Amino acid sequence: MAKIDDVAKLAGVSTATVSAVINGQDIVKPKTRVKVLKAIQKLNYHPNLYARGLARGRSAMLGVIVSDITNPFFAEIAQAVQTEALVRGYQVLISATQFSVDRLSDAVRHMMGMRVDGLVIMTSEMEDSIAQSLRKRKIPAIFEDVGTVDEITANLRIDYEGGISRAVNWLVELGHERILFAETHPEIVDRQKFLSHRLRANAFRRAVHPLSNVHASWIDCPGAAFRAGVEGAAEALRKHDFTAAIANADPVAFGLLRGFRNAGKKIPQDISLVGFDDNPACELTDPPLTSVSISRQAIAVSAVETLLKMIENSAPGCEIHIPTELVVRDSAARPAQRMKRAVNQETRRWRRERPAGG
Amino acid sequence: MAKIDDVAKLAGVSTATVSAVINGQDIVKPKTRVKVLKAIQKLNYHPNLYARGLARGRSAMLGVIVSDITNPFFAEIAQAVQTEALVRGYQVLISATQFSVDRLSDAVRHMMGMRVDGLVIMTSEMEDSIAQSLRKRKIPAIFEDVGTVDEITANLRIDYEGGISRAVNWLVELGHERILFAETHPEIVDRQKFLSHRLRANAFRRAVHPLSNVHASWIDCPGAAFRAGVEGAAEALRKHDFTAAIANADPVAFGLLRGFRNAGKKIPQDISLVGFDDNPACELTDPPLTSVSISRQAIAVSAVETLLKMIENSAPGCEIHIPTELVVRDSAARPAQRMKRAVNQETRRWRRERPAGG
DNA sequence: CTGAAAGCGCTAACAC
DNA sequence: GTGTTAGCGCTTTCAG
Repeated sequence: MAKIDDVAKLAGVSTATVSAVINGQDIVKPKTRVKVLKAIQKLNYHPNLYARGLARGRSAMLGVIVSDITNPFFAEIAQAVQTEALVRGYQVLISATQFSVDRLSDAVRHMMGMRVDGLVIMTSEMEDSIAQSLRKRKIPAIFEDVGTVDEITANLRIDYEGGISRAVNWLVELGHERILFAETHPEIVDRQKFLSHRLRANAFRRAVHPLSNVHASWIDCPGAAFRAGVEGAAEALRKHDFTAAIANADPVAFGLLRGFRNAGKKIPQDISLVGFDDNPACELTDPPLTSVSISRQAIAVSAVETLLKMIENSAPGCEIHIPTELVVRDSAARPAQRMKRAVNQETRRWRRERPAGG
Repeated sequence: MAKIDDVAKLAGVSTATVSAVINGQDIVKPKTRVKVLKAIQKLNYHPNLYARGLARGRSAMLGVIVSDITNPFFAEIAQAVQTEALVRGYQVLISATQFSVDRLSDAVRHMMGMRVDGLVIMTSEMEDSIAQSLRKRKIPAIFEDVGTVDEITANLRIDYEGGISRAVNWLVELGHERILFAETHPEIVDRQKFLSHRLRANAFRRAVHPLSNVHASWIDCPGAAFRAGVEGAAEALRKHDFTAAIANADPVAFGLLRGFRNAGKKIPQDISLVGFDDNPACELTDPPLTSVSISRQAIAVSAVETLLKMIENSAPGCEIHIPTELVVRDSAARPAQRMKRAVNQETRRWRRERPAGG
């Protein structure tokens, strides 16, 4: 495997010159440069980044750790972070933990070993020892909804409040007065509900509280979100009285949609539905799902910007405010006037049209 | 930043001993081991992987490059490869190119610089110079549907043939005699249609050919798949006569579903629909989409297995056969008896129910 | 502008 | 079992 010495020899120069050429330092005579470049080409030389990293003492690498890269929300963020970092001259290490604390810890260890300059960690699982390790090493890090912010850790603060309140207001404006909030949380993490989910629930509570004319109800849909949603729908219909529902995550909303429909409800005629996260699949359901969107682009861009400020200017960590917006599609509409009656009619008609096993 | 010398000093041993402990070599007295471990802990020591890589002369790393990690198909593969590789003691570098040849080339360069032991490349874009570079460096690589197989390159051969033929047979068994095949291909890659898409199209041709009683038709839906699908639906309805459609990728099928419905067709009563790839969103459409599934798990597992055989036993490359299967959901059914008539009735009824702007 | 040489932190012989 | 030491391939002063 060709090394820098070989290139230097072939080009008839010293390794320092080759190094200068490789690193684009503008201190090499054009003619020499060309010679070097040719030699590099000829030998198919690729600098050994281990040697470089060792010599330079830094990596120009950022790390991104997510629980599940299969989730489009995180995939989009990871991809955008990579793109953004590349532009700014950093490579990025991406790791998926699959909700395992051990894998999180391995990933962090690996990244510390790779001397990443900064880390963005968006996982549901977490452990104190890990955060402490980072802190000791003074590695700038960005978390999502963690709450603590200090010299070396920043926090993405997603505007759940605003998003949920916009969703609630939208429904209220449409004329809804009985609104259901459906919560899910992965079973894997039993230590506590996700902070982000708790924040969404609180946001709903707060949005609904001052509205004396709206009645709020809650259901809890633990476990795999889609399944939980379809089961939750039945439960909700049995226990609560509502004309609109907000889910704390799109997959639950997808499940509710299916569940309501299984029960003979029409969406949005009988029940309006709003999701959260603006999953790409929102476009694909029937009707397309109105959902609160969190800009992945904003997250990625501010994450790397902030990280780089912390790395390069040793700026302290801060709260990064991420806006949300309501993406209106077709799953919410004015509530039916005399609901009970209408529903029954619909149900009957639906039964006739689709005799069995829908 | 603590280094191995510091640990050695603190533990009162030599660096060689520390190294042995770190690398789990069973040649250290338990008592010394403990001392070393304590020192490591105390100093929050993490071995510098650049130094290690340099000294060892290898990385124990695999690289995965995909065009778009936002696509669940690739995300699942990347994640599964990472999981599988981790188990076998390899780290993995994941990179998304976003369909840019430059980014592909950068990613490969970076990975060669990191001295990855092997590479799995599943991108639509490709360039000869890149493959050549790999070949010169004798880096084992696995591609998808590239066709060439040699000492250092293996090829994932996905059984499109079988998948498509199962889809066709399924439709034929249901009683369909006029089947549409809808193709999409990203516009970004204008050099040639994706090989994988060409293979799917060929598979359809071959599956349909021997069936004298079935009439096949084709449409081309270039560009963003979903949009292309909804537009393609209108075109297809205008130009062709069919009771069932197979799409070469799920997003097109999603688009067709929407497009057919916009035109007043009911799925599956009026038109049966089958997709390809078994995108997670297939569950979410109404009706859920029947689709040909390619096992991501199979891809990931065989990819790393094969790669490791090539790396560790310098086995030659080979064709890796990846099975497909038809996942039957609700988007395909027996065709209506007198289609034209039935359709018109449906259309009218639909119009009455949904007066405007569905 | 170019060359010589001293590390960067770790591993792996090889001695003890 | 443990210590000594020569590299691994690159960067980067510092002379020239």
